[in-house]
Amino acid sequence: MVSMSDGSDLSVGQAARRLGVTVRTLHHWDEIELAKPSVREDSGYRRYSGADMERLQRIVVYRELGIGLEDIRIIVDGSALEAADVLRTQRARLGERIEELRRRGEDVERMIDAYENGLTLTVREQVEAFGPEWDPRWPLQARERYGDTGQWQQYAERAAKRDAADWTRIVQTVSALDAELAVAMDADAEPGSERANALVDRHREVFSQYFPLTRSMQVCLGRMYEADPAFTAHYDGVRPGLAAWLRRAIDARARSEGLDPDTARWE
Amino acid sequence: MVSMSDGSDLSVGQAARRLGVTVRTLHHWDEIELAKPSVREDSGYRRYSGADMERLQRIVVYRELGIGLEDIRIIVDGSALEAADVLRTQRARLGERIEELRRRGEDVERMIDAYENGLTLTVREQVEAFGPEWDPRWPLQARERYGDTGQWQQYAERAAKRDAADWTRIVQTVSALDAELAVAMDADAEPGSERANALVDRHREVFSQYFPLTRSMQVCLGRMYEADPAFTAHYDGVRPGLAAWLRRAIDARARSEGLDPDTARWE
DNA sequence: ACTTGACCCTCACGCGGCGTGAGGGCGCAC
DNA sequence: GTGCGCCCTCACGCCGCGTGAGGGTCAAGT
Repeated sequence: MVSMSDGSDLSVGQAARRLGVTVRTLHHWDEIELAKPSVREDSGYRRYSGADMERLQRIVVYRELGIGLEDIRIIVDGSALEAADVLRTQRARLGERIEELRRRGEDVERMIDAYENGLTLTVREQVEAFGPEWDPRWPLQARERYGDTGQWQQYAERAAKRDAADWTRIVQTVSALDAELAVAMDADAEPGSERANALVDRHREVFSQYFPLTRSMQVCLGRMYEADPAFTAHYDGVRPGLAAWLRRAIDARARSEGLDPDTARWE
Repeated sequence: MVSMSDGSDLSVGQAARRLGVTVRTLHHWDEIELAKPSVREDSGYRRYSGADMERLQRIVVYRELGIGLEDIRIIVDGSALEAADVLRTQRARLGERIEELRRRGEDVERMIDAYENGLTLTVREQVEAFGPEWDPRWPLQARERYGDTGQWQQYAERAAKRDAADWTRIVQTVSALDAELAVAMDADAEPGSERANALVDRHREVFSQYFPLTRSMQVCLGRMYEADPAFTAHYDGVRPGLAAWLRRAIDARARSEGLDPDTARWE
């Protein structure tokens, strides 16, 4: 026998189990008049008839398609043509939603990449942006050292949005600054002089492309330029003695702003 | 200049415009202590500083990744490691969600197919299931005639879930019934006899695989078998005179249930 | 007749992330 | 002073129920 008239109506619990929904759900559908039991006993108990169950089953099917209850009401109460309309609308909505989530997923992926690898570029793109002496292991080493700091995080957030062209532009500003620093040192500009101070400020601006750099953080960075062989090598590669000169210039600028460079902290 | 210290703090409206969010959103983030303005004027007006704007900008970025506000709080207040964890979780969630929507989209597509074409099978599958004399235009003709009825809708809802194997099984039950009907008529079973009545009941069950068929609807169907050349051809193809015999059998069964077949309506 | 335990009932708040008023103050220009 | 555009604080609404609280009902067992 199919499911014609089994004679016995069902309680909410039984109906819910058969439909694979919760009792609360049936209560809700009753409340909003989407599907009421055809009988209420004197005790107030709901009794769902075979016809009720058919309606409920249809509702369950459409709900599984992700259709809202008001639209389901249109489908089960309205004409087949209205129903088809709702379905087509739902198809369109799903398509858009999927596309949106897909794009969002790519963005998340890029962000994770930035967190984990420091860059979202392929090695080929990196070499193109940073020049032939670029070592692709560099960003990973940076992450090992600083990966758990807030600055790395802010760096990653920005890196996630940058493509090869953006990086090329940044590299240009950085090397332009390096060159200007070298020229100033060559011209015996004194740390603390107007020219040196202006360059220190530009250094802070340029570096802030990576992450927000306060003055006291800049002072610490100056120390590192002198203390860390990798940094020293970079600046002294531009011009011997530049790392030390820049450190002194940064210290002088800090003092001119009322900051004691000897007590500066990374924050 | 970058965005260091522009001197002037912003009002909610200005901040909202720069961030591309609504004022209400900033109010909300203030309420839940996700991002409070660092200054409140005596008038109660909010003033967002440069540092506030940086925090807000970060929040906006993560919000665009679809991350919940509580998780964003973890990201912007917690360590980079916690942030990376949240991002990976979000990546996983997005993947699942996309997969879910994709499957749901396929189901909607199948349902639309069923509404519009009556079947979700390829023509090849249709011929395999329904036999070589099957005409693929048949379901479309059916939709033209009945496509705006509730029965077509219920038929479509069921058809959407059926694959080739399901249809093969249904065809078997239908032709098995046809054969039994023919045998009964051959044996001169009288309409109204126990044997004929049982077969009429089976006919209703078998037919209910398409859509719920009440007794009065069955009576109307019996009329059509006799009146519609296509139906007549089918049953008389099984055995000449079978269409008429079946109609009489259905009428007799209806009378035995207290139904007047002459006033039966399609409902 | 009473108890037990599984079921059933009706409120009513909570969730997430704001949208959308209502009702009223602030600030600047005419 | 008055008009206009900004700002403020409530507070309800959305969507589809989940999750209690507090209490009745029913069939079986003692």
